[in-house]
Amino acid sequence: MGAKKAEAKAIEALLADLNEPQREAVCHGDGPLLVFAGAGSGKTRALTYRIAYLIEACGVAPESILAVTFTNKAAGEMKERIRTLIGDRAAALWAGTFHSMCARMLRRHGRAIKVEPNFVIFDTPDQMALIKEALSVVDVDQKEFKPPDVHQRISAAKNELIGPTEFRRTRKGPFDEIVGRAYRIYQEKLAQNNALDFDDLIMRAVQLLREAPEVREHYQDRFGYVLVDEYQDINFAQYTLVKLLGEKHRNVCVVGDDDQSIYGWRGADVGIILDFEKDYPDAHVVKLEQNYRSTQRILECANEVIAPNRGRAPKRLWTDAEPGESVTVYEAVNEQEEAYYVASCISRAVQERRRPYRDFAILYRTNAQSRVLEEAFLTQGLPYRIVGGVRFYERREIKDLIAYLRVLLNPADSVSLRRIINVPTRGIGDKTVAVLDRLAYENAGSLLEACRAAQGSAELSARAQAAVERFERMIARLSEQAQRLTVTKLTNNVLEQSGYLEMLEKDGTAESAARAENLKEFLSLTQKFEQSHEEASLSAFLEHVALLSDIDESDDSENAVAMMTLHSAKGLEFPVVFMVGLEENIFPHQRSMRDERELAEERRLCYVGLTRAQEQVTLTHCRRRTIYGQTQECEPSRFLKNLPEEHVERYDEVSRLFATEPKMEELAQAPVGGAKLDLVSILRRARENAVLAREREKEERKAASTKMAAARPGRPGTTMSAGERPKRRTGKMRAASQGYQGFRAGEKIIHPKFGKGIVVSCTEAEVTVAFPDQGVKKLSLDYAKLERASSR
DNA sequence: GGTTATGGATTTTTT
DNA sequence: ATCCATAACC
Repeated sequence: MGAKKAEAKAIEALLADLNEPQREAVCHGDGPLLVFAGAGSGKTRALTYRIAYLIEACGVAPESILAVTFTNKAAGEMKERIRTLIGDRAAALWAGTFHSMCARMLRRHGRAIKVEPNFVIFDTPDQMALIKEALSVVDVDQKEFKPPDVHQRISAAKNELIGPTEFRRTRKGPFDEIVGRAYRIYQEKLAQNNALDFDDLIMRAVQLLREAPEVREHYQDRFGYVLVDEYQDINFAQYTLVKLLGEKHRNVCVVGDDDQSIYGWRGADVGIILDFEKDYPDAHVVKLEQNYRSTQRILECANEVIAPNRGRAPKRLWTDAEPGESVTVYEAVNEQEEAYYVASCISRAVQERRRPYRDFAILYRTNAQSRVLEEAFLTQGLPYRIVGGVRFYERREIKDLIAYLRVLLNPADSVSLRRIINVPTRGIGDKTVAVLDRLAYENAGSLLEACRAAQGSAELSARAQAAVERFERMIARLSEQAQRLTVTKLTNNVLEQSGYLEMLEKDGTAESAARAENLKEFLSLTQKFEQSHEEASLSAFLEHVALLSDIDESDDSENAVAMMTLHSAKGLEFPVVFMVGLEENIFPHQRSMRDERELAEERRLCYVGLTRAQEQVTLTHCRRRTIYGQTQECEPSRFLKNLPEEHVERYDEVSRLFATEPKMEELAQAPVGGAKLDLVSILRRARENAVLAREREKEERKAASTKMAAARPGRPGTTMSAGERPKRRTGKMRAASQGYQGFRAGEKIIHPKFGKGIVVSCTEAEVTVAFPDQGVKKLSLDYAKLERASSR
């Protein structure tokens, strides 16, 4: 009786959360649907609510819905949000990345196109190793034909579904001639290793659907509804895949924003989203233009920055929120001073406005720019975290360990075998490996088989033979264990029996200790995996690892300022955003200067950066900057010229001071008592006065303008509207102060091995410490025996 | 077989 | 300036 009523009520409640265009997208029934979702317009909300609506209101079975994203993070978030909407029924829908979906299809049905179900997935370094091998077969100079360049060409070809044969037929020119030959050999080598690279996953999945009619039918029938997120990032191969899957029911819903297309350089084609209506003339088009994230002024700036681009789908972000503060443009003397300025602004805001550090993000165009910022933060003792950068699974020790595990699962994986055959060193040098390689080639077998064949053969010295035999026996022993032990136990045994841990321990350097720590971390990962997965087999684990990018996904509950590239910032939001290095040749980047299309992409990148901010934006640029050891005069970025003056406040007093008083700079750089006197310390007083004056001015103005407004709860500058809520408030609540188990940012400590260091940040479980000689390390509070250095 | 010197390049990143 | 790869060394 009440069940129907309750359900109707639930649906009503669902729709009440939405604005008009969102509701239009969510309630659209059958047929193709294109949703242009501007930045901060509640895109994920529309997508997840639509899925919930299809299931709840339209009675669509969850298992007939396919939702595809590009990253694991996005897929995870989507699943989680749908689960909160409809509960455990969400588990039945297919929600995943393009790559995981393809891997799944290929494992199940790949046999039809001669893909073994137990294939391994080669990541970038594996791929590079194979490319190098292929190039040495082609016998060309690898300085002229650089592996990354060749790989890039092959990858681009795969993204366009062009195989080696077609490549050689259609691509002419001296470079592509070589690439074509390398491509063929590269594919052969992948097959020998029973491996697919990332691009193969998509390309072969398309091939599977094209060439195996019964498989195509199966999936076309199954997926009554196909939804794709971030459609502006799609490449031709992925597009073809989506088209094939959706061909039967034509219930294809794509969501994206052409203005946020920033991955053209890796094959994404904005044209695809813009041409959606060409493929589906009957497509319903919805535009989400109301923004729930930023203040009016920030949106005005973003709108003006993106406006000059041609060929956009017309749209303009708007908001109900208040105008908010002006966008600040600050001219710094050089990059050190720029960093110092940003650090001081944040430090001041934390103290005076009681904002936590985690409210701030600093965005830059290139990774190299982070260093100066880090130095400024370290000297000022401010906590920060770098988002992106070196990934956990790319660290050498982790790759080594994974290589061991891969060999145990897939004895044909010669790339992994070569990686570990002499790690730790066990007397199997390049010469021995070369002989083994030849044996493998002659017998058309794997490298591991060659290790067996080498026994008793006259090809190797007795010593080499003994070493190879010992190695082969160890692998055989571990392989046997792999059959019956859990992944964690097996991993433990690998570390012990291979001598890997022993090698690190013997080394005794701080770096080795850090590596050992990382391996421990890996063990906690295998445990977590076993707890959370039904089928915790070695192969399931390795697939999990291969398709997962950031195992140690930076913990955004950590109270620290986030630093990252503009690319990494996509999809995130922060109350306060600093974008640094807004100079010609930096942003837009020098390499994009020649090409109109690339310049348009840089502009979109700037738009993405601006639209990350909820309340405040500061853009900085330098008068001078040292690049590659060369100091240059820098021109402000063209993007700064597009900002509407009425929403901008420009500050360049400090740098003007230096322009008018050149002696001051000379003085600043003159050596004093053998050491260079810090420019920054000279500047400090001048700028602090300027900043103080400015803050005072701002406060006064705000006091005047808000006098009549009624006191309202919540932070100034944002409006919480029903549609969208800031994501980051929901995380674990932590004490607002930074000191957890005693350590706070800036504190000086002593580590038994690494010596003196400065605490960068500290959470409940671990503390990040910068050591002058060893770099920045994360230490577990349980293990690390840290002592306070008596500072005075 | 492991370690140090030289040369060359040096956007962005996911899977 | 600095990082990485390869090449010449011990």
